[in-house]
Amino acid sequence: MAAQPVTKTARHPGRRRDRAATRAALLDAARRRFGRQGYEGTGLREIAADVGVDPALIPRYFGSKRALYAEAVHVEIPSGLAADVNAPVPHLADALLREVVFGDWPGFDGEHPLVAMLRSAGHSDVRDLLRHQLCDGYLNALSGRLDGPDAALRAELLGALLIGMGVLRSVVGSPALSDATYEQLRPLVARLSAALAAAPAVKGSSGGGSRGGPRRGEASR
Amino acid sequence: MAAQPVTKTARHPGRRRDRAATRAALLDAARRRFGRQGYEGTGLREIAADVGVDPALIPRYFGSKRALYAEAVHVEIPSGLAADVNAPVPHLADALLREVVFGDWPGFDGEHPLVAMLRSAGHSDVRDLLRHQLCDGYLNALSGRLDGPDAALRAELLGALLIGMGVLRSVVGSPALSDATYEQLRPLVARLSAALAAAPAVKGSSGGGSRGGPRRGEASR
DNA sequence: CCCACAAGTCATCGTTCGTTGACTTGGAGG
DNA sequence: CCTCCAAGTCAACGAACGATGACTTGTGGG
Repeated sequence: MAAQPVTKTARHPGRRRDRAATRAALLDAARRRFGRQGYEGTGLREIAADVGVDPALIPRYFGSKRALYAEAVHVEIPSGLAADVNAPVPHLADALLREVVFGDWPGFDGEHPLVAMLRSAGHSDVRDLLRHQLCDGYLNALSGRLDGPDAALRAELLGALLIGMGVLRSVVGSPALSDATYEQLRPLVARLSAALAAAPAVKGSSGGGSRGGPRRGEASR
Repeated sequence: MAAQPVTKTARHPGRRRDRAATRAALLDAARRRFGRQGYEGTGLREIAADVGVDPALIPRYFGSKRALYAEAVHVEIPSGLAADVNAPVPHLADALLREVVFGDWPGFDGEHPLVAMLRSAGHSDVRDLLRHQLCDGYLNALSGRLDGPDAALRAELLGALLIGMGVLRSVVGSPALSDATYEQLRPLVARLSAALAAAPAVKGSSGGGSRGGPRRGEASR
């Protein structure tokens, strides 16, 4: 990032008169505000005040508040997931734990954008966006590595665990999970993902555990 | 039905001129609206229109919108939990699954009030209420039945799973979990809760005395 | 040096919000 | 039947909202 092509004099510290930089700063402030307060709870005047510009710039640069929100919450999931396609499920779960729960998302105050989006889940388009990003970004990649008739269901259960952990940590602030470190949580999540990776007990699924088999699960109920 | 002590003539179907009944109807409509749209996304005129009365009744009967919200989301957790104190953890997890995920909460459109409250989690007092109800109502009862140094953490992990399931089902609407039945989910949750109920495996990694260690996760930048 | 154009500001519009006070109406008691 | 009080309605308020158009100001190119 060759910082700025300063043409003449860089007198002002951050922003001189740069449309792109102002737009990016507005987008960043919008991410934070929308994530923390939800869509309806955030005013354009707040976002503009965070950046230090006039609120009228927002409808100008983004079209409308709703378009700003759509652009703010749209984040491509980096998905180190897609990289290691052949990784076993517990390794994937570990990667997801690191990324979804413990990854610091710079524009979102350290919480995962999907968790932040939950606060604005009153609108149906937010629901659609959430479902799309979650299912296509994470769950599909996960369920493809499971087998059995309810692979999708077990993948979503793992997703529910991770989403719930994010919610408890950054929304609710439950004591134990909020203070837990990654090293503390890793073996527990590994145990849970192993329990989910095992093929379903019933359903007449033949040949127990095609891939690696049940890892150390005492799956007996 | 027809349990109303009709004093003279029961001409109007539902409500004649009954302050208590109108108040209760407003509270119920408020629960539904706040749960579905969040606090900021709900207007008093909407709630009043659902009941069919004038919006001015709400500040009159409840004091303010905020007080109405506080009264609407305050629900005592029935907690068949506290009843069977000696039930083993998997049985408890099953009861929680039935109650939290599949219980139909009449005033909240079938989703758990804690999940509904997530949509208004922008305010710190909602966060406090959530944490209080969740921790004191569910997690404490759960962690008391686990042992080991991280009993609270494992209890919160189970809570995270259930909360995440509720979120995925009623907020996100992920396909597999939304269509799943209780009978489908029960064995899976049983497996997970069994994995959590087991005593923590002795992690030989941190042999040193300093608990936890100041290890900070590698902050990918 | 200066000037045109874009970046940013200002005043303001129409709407909707929560809330308030004055008014109207229904229904039970005398 | 009349009266009175509470339940409910109506109109309106000030504030905040998103959005718009006209204006001001800074800056790079000539």
